Amino acid sequence: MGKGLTKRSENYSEWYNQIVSKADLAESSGVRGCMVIKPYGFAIWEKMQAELDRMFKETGHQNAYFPIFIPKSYFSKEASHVDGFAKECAIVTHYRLKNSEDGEGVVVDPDAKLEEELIVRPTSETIIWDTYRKWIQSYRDLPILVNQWANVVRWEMRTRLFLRTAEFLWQEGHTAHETKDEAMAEAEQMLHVYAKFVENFMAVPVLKGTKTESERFAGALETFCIEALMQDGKALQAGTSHFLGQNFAKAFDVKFATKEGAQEYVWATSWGVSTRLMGALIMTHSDDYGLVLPPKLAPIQVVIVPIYKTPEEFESISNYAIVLVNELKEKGVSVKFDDDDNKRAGWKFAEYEMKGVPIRLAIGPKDIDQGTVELSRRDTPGKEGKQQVSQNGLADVLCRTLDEIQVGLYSRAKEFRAANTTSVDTYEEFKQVLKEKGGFILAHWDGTPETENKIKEETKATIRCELMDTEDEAGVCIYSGNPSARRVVFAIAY
RNA sequence: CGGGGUGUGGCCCAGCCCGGUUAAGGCGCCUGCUUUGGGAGCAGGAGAUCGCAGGUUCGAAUCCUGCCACCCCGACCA
Repeated sequence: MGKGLTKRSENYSEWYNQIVSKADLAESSGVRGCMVIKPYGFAIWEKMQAELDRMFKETGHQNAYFPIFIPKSYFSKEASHVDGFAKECAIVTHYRLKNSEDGEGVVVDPDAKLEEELIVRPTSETIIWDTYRKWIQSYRDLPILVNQWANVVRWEMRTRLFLRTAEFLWQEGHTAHETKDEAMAEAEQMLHVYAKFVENFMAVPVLKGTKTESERFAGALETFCIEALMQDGKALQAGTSHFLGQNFAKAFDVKFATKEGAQEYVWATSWGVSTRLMGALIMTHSDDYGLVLPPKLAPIQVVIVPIYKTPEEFESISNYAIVLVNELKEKGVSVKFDDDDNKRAGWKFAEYEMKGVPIRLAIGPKDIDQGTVELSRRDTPGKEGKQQVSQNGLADVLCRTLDEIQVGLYSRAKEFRAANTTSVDTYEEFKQVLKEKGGFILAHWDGTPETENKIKEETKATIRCELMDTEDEAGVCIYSGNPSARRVVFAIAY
């Protein structure tokens, strides 16, 4: 057991907080609701960024950067957008400080009031569409496929590291298209990109679906989402992609000349994933010993811990370790030989377990004599995950093992999800499963916001999505008894 | 924004009710020696204007008032 780590079964949210802290991922800062992402945590985020960025470019997108400040007047141009974000905005009202009267510090200079207040972006649709108006005149200017990596601010009342912070890092793609179909296809494409990334790199299985009207992004006509299931049976929205129709084009008067010379409004999408993915990563794989990382996102994939008494022993271990390190680096494996003499082996074992390093090699004098190493897999803690392996062909064995771990974590998570997905046909059954088991619940719904709301009020469960790849199945709504064409996914969500 | 809780060396915290020597202990840190196949042991050492600002008092970590921050529980959300 990780020393001092609360067990998941005892207090799941405490366990989560401790992992974030003890694995050195992030900490809360002096600023309310804002976190410091520490180097080890940021290294994981950078790996996510690198792969996502590659996938965006592969699908034809380019990066750009728009201002963090948005004039209040821009913000108010799209009505439903304002409704969605107004309650959680940080606002810049002044541009200067001055020494306070009592000389004990600085105060806001009341003479330096801004003519127009600036909103710290909670998302960038408005500033971007104000810009796109200038970029777009003709169908020849379309499509515009732009992404930006940025920070955004949403003034949340209650925050949790990575899952909900007042400031967070994300990427937001904003595209402009000639036709509705093209924009819709883009929104769907990016959802598939997200799903592929989250499943292949994070080893987190996701459901792909569409949001109901009440869960939709403020200003969108259709919101696609990927939903993951955490180990405590709660759902986590891991990414969204929106078909914005012509709402923003109309609000910002973005028209283009068609081939025929007519003026038409542009069709839009936006899509984003955030540092919240870190929360999904932690809560999907980690165990009571600490963080568990899929190899593709692990800053350190293999750590080598020497065990020795004498300088001679250390030297012979070190000689071998250095050769192995180089061999692994050539194969693209990120490896660390921990030759720190100030920490004992046992301490290091626990530390790298807490940090989720996928493979640990321990090498002692006995191994040197026998031509072996002790290989421990983080995905199977304890003795079962340990084996003596030969130094012959070790680098290849390690590469193969990393792949196995990557695939294994995904299968395990998928099995967990399957075991925690339940179909129900009555409201009684629904409430019982929700209370005793949690997880995803597939149930018939009559399609009305009224029913959705009643269920939410009575059980706290929300409709996570209507699945994209699902077959129609006639039934009756568990709440109203009215006809339903297909099941939707309910869960308690983060 | 409502309800509850907590602020004391880098971290965890005792002390606070009932004011009064040098603010105790553990982790970590520094030095030395001994250790080393699952978070080492011993000895010595450094490190604190007790969240901030007022007030009461001969005297405040302790009592009073105000403020700030953080955590937990609710309403809102990626």
